Amino acid sequence: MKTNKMPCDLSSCLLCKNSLAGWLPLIDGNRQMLSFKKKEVIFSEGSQVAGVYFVYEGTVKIHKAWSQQKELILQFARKGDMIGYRALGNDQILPITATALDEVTLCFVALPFFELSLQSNHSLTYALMRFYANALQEAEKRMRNLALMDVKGRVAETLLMLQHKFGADETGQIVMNLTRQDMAAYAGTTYETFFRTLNELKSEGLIQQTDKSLILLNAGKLAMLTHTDP
Amino acid sequence: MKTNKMPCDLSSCLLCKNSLAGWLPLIDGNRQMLSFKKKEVIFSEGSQVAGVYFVYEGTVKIHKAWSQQKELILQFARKGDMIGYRALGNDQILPITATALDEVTLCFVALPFFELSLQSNHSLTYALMRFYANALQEAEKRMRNLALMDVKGRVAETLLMLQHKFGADETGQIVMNLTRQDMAAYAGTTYETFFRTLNELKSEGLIQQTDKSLILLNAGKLAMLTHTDP
DNA sequence: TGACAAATATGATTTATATCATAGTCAATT
DNA sequence: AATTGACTATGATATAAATCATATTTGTCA
Repeated sequence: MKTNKMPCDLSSCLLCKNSLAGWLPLIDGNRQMLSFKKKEVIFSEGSQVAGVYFVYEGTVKIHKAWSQQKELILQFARKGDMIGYRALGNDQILPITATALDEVTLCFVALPFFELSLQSNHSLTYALMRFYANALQEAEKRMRNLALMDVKGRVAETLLMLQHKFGADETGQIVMNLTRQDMAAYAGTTYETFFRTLNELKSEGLIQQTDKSLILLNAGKLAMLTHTDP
Repeated sequence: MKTNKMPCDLSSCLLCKNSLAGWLPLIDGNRQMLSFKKKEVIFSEGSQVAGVYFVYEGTVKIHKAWSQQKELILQFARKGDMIGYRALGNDQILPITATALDEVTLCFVALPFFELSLQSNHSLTYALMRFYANALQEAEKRMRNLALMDVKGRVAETLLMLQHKFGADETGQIVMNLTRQDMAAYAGTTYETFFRTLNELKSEGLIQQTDKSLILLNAGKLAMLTHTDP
């Protein structure tokens, strides 16, 4: 981890967007830019909460471990996304780990100042409340998927999420640099099964993969797989 | 569904506890007591949000369906619990169904008044934000459990949750009237597997069941099952 | 009080998915 | 240029858990 100066324009994160204009200079004085190298752990499950972070550059995975070597990835965070917010519950212990997937730059805001911001900006508290409400909906949808949907549906859901999150270039390739292992850990399955399912989808003409690239040829049919099992 | 008058004392729910004293008369004027019979649906997935509800009496299950006949139960709600809050996200469509498991009495607050309450009571918004943060932590923990923990661990987790939620009487019996089917749907498994796992736990001396009753003989060992798989 | 539906109980069978094993490929580092 | 380690690829095998099948018991209401 390295501290550096390269401030953002105070306009893209949840904190800045929902604070009063007069509050921005205070934010500016209370933030800190941090850099992390690929594979570096930003914070880890079980440790004390220090504050919240906003991703300025790079990709971060938010994950939860289980009995050595097994993990479920909850979220891939990118520019503009907030992380560390999961710890603002009753106990101040982080329930998740955040790991940099490439070179990552974060804007860090310590908890005391963040709490002060909540007290001083009602609309920030309201926005955060709505933010959590959406996150909860999403989490519970995924809960149901993990419990009841088959792997193929979860893989399809994962691919659609990736395309939505990372976007596609002119040729249709999803612009990302994740390993199959990480995609599998998001879908809640093993690398091998994820791999086989990709092959299956390829043979059905729903996706295309040459080398590292991944192209969704038929997002509609993929979406259908996420609705009801056949 | 039936409307009736039997007001609570305006003190036990999240809304009342976190609103200014002067706001309580307004709450009183904007609430409505509703009764539901066993198995009656209170609100269902896909419909428009009407407002939030506070359970005054009885037990409600909050569940999400999947391809006919399959469901995951997200929560059992009891006296004092709020339900319907999951819909306060960006789209105003309910992502879950709520069904009465016995005779249920609810206090209903329509959305416009609830939003007004949030605007008028900063501490209510803050409390709701924290409430969501906790719910999200819990949901993501269960996500990981559903994805990576084996059935035995999830059954143990379910039993501990039930004891915590419903309490036990002098003889140690958990005071509830749920079907095995509903417990299984909370654990994210089928009735048969849930039943077999109960037998297994019984033969290991961790629980005891005579007829309908369920007694946890060794909560410590049950909790160990929820930590790491053996 | 009897009848019918719902819930419980259990064995047998199937299946989806994880695990194991092994090899090939690529990218980084010495 | 060579070596290492991470990632990808794929077949073979094992297994946890779902599904199917069928009694039995219990509760409900007509």
